[in-house]
Amino acid sequence: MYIESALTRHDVTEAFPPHALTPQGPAHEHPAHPAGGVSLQSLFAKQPVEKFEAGTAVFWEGDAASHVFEVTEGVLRIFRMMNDGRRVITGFVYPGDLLGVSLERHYLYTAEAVTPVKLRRFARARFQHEIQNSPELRPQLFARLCDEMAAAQDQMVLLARKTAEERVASFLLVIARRLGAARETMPVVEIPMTRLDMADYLGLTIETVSRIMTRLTQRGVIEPNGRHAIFVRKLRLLATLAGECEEKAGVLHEAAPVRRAVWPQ
Amino acid sequence: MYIESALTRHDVTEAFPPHALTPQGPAHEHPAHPAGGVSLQSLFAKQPVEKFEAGTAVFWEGDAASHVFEVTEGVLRIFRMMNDGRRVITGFVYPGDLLGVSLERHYLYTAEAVTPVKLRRFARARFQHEIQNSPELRPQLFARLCDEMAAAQDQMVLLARKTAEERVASFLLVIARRLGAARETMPVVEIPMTRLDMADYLGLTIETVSRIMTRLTQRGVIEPNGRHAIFVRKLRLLATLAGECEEKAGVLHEAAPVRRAVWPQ
DNA sequence: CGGTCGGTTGAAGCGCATCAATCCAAGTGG
DNA sequence: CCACTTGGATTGATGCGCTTCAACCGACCG
Repeated sequence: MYIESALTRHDVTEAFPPHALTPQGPAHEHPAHPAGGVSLQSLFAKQPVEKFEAGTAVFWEGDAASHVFEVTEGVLRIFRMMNDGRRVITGFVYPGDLLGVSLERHYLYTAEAVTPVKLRRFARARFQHEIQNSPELRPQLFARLCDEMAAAQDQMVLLARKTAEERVASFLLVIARRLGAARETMPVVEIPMTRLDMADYLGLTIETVSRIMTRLTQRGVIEPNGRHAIFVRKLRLLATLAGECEEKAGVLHEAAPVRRAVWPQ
Repeated sequence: MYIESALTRHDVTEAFPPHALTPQGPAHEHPAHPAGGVSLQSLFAKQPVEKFEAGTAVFWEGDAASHVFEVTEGVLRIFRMMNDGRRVITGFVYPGDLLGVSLERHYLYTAEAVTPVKLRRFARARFQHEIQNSPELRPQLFARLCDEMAAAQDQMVLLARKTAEERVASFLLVIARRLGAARETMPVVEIPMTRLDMADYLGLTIETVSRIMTRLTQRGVIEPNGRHAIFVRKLRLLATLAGECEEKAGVLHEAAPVRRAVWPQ
């Protein structure tokens, strides 16, 4: 159990045409730096693009942490394993996100392509150099770290105290918001990862995830559209089921905060 | 339920004489900056010290995030609440730690004194200013954030996949290491927080925490020394019970990594 | 066609939560 | 000094939510 096998390339490319997982529009957008200056994106722009097939690892937990990556297309899972094979996915990485930023000598987690992935890399030393010499890039990197920290705290709340239904609802809500489906009244939410991925991310089993998904379907909250996409039919109800705090429990677009890299410059 | 009442001052001060919760020796030491330069500690050193009694809040989730703090004495709990009162403690803050560093306008969590606490504060704008003008301080702050991120991931693993016993064992192990009890063959581990705090940190109930503690006692792994301290009798076994990965499963002093603020400078 | 893989569904079991009683240490007031 | 209170912690009995085990389905593939 807990053996994750690769999706076949065919399977994935069919389910996720390139446009779905490429940064575009206001969805999951990292702040373009004001005043047309340098951005983290533009820093990586000159590096050659590398491709990874679905199911392959970009690096492994314990590898020497030699590079920093920027994802330009596709989705990855970040996970750690316990001795006996228990797996915990600590996050998913989307286009525009950075990967491998840390102080340790070795990567603390494995990064594996969920879908076909395209990314660019920097040698760590060079990335350091670029960052430390750019008063424009530093606050951007800092902002990314803070966002990641906030997400980690949300996840801790989810794992520590939420029920299975609340966990699944929270997850669906987050990816609905991330994919920027806000503009549509009946948002289609792409779910690139497998049920096992969801389970290992939510601290549940595949069976429980599956049961909750069918229950949400039966209640008309969501409507499946193939294995890897759903329509969200009752967004407000979904938010309620997610057990969110009031201030967050608005509709989709309210949840996309205006993230500004205000400091330290 | 989940109502946290304050410890009386007497209760706490008796259980935790000042020396126990003040930074000293190699325990839980943040890196003094090399070459005798400026450190985050020294930055705060000129600020006046403020005292908070056990059980009082330094700030609340949702407050305008106006200040950044450095703890000089005592322990705090950092937590978030769900609508219905479920509480999740996302971390404990020890002397030498920073508090309230984030990009949001409002604090994302409440910070409450577990024991009597002494701390210094900076207005956020001024802290920003100091950081952005100091190529010595920036990497130190960055290092703190990375450490915090790593700790958050450990916690996610704990909450997502560990059993109750593994959670409690992990917790005891971490605070044993933090308090730097390595030098003693029979380390005394101070546990300033209540069982409820432990439960809300570990995603369990007080009853379960209590049961596990007595079970560990019966097996001779630990030996209680009052309510807020234990002797660790079988450290290796405790590490095994914690379900750690091999590379971490050494003795105490192996677990205190040499943290160097290597980048970005 | 059988084989594989991801997913769904059902039945049974278990680990932790819940509910409740009791204990203990310390504080309080007569 | 002693009854009484209070809050944290422990311990036991019971219940439930999720896991575990197992069967089965449908899509895809060699």
